[in-house]
Amino acid sequence: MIYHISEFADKCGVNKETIRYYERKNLLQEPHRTEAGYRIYSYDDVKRVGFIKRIQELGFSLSEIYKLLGVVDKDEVRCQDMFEFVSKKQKEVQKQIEDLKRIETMLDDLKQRCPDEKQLHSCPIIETLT
Amino acid sequence: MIYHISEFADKCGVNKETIRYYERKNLLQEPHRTEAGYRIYSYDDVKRVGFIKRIQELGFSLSEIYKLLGVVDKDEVRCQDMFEFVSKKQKEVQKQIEDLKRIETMLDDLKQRCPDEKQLHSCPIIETLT
DNA sequence: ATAAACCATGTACCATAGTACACGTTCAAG
DNA sequence: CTTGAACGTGTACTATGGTACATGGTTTAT
Repeated sequence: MIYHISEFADKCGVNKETIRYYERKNLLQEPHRTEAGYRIYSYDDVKRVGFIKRIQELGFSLSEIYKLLGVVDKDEVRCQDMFEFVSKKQKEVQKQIEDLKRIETMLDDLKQRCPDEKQLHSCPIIETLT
Repeated sequence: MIYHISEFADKCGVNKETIRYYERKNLLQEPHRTEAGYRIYSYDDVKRVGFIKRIQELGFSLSEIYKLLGVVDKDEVRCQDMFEFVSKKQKEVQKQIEDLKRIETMLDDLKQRCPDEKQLHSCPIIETLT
C-alpha cells in the first residue's frame, strides 16, 4: 500500500503543503521517490502524521514533537537528555490537567448562571478565578 | 492604587507592548488617561490581565477570551449564544483532559524505558499511541 | 533649563504553523 | 500525441500573538 502525496495527505487529513512543510521541518524523513521524483508514502507514514497531529492538538509544538520523534527514529542526538525532556514535559502536562479541571468547573458554573440558556449576566465567577 | 503602563505591565508580568496589543484587540477597554494622554490602570486591570494569561496558557485563543470576557463586561452582544459557546468549549476541555492523561501515561512509559536515565532507544510506545 | 526617564502613536518585524501560487515536468486517457 | 490532472521546486502570503523601533511629547530631578 503506497501513496503519492495527495492521497497521502487525504489519508492523514491534512493539506499536502503541510506534508511538504513537515518534511522541511524534518518531522518526516525524506520520502522514497519514483523515477520521476514523485514522493512515495507508506501506511507507517500515515500513522506518524496521525501521531504528530494528535499530540500537536495537546499543545506540543512541532519542535517538541521533532524531539520526541527521536525515540521512534532511534536518533542518538535527539535522544540525548530525553529523560529530562520527558520529565519536564510530564510536569507541564500534569499542571495543564489540573488547570483544565479548574477551567471545566468555571465553565460549568458559567452555564449554571444561565437562566434562559441564552444569556449570561453579572457573573462573579471569572472574578473569582482571577 | 493606580499605575502607568510600565508599572502596570510589570505587575501583570507582561511586556508593555502586550498591554497595548490587548487594547487594540479589545481585551482591555480603553483605559482612563491623564491630562497628557498617559494610560492609567487599576488593580482590577491587573486581575483581568492575570485571567487572560492564565486561560490563554490553557489553550484559549485571544478571540475566545474576548468572547468569555463579555460576561465580565456584561456585554449583550458578546453574551449572545454564550451558553452554546461555553458548552462547546467545555466538551473540548473534557476531551483535552482525557487526551492529556493518555499523554501523561505515554511520557511515563517513555521514562520507564530509560535504563540509565539518559538515553531512550527502541521504544514501541509511540507506535502504540499512533 | 536641560537631561534622563517615561509615555504616545504608528509601523515594522519576529516566530510558529501553515497555505497559496507561479512555473515547469510527468503521467494517463482519449 | 496532446491535454489535463497530479507532481516537482521555490517563493510569497496568511493568521496569531506578540516585540521592537522611530519619532515626538511629558515629567522629574539636578
